Amino acid sequence: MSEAHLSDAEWKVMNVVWETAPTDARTVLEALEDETGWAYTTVKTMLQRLVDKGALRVRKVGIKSVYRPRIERDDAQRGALRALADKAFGGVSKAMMHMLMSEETLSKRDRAALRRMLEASDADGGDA
Amino acid sequence: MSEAHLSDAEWKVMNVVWETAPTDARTVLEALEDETGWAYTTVKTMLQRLVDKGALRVRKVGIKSVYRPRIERDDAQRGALRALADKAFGGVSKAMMHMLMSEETLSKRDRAALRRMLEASDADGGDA
DNA sequence: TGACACCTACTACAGATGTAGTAGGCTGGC
DNA sequence: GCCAGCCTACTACATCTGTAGTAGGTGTCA
Repeated sequence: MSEAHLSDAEWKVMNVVWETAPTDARTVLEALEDETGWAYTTVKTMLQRLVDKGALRVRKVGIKSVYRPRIERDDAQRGALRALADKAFGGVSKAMMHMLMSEETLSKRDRAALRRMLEASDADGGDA
Repeated sequence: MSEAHLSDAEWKVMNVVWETAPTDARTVLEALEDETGWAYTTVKTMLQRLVDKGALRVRKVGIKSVYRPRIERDDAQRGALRALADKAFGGVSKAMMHMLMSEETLSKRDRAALRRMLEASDADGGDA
């Protein structure tokens, strides 16, 4: 429910939290320091904002704050994907998939796997 | 070409411009009025911002401003897709495709078409 | 028992975004 | 010749985002 809409910086933080939860600000900072150069307080601000928008929950353990996700990574990804599909492709479409498939970062092996997925989902009941 | 990064509202405007260019503010407004309820001046502001960020070009014809895209729809879509892939999926990946493919908005027919695309791109040279 | 080192809460501030309002100019009809 | 209606340029302002800074609490080691 309610699709948190994560900003770019928030995605970076969430990605770390999903991977290290239950986690804390220091851990998140260390994971992102090289990439972002953020200050510790920047991370704290992001974490707090994520708590405020319902994407994380926080609990005090002694003096420290321990964070964990409140939304599932899958759901966030799916939400973001749909949002992009809607605004840029008029909904999830062949065109969008095609563009994705043509990305050179997909290996031949990936393509084969995708074909199998398609075949499986075809066999498996499915839609009109 | 520097990836304009279109905001949600800007996507709405660009989508209309791509479809009606060369076009003008009144046309864009009419196309978006029902969906957004925007005021005419809101549309003008969006158009001007898009000109400023290099996504549109404008030309005066008599008193009126005529707008047309300066970036291709394909490029904008591809850029947005990559940006999302990077921030939410760690790059274009099978996982992302899989999630897309599982959307119920793709018909069986679409899936078949996708399979053909994959087969075609496989046969056709391709990568490692 | 005080200096470090680390943590938290709160505040700050500029730029991007969403959404207009205002003021002033041209034009077609009466 | 003037008003209604449309257009443009400019300004406004609340939020959201990115990115901290500051002040004050605490545990620890000399």
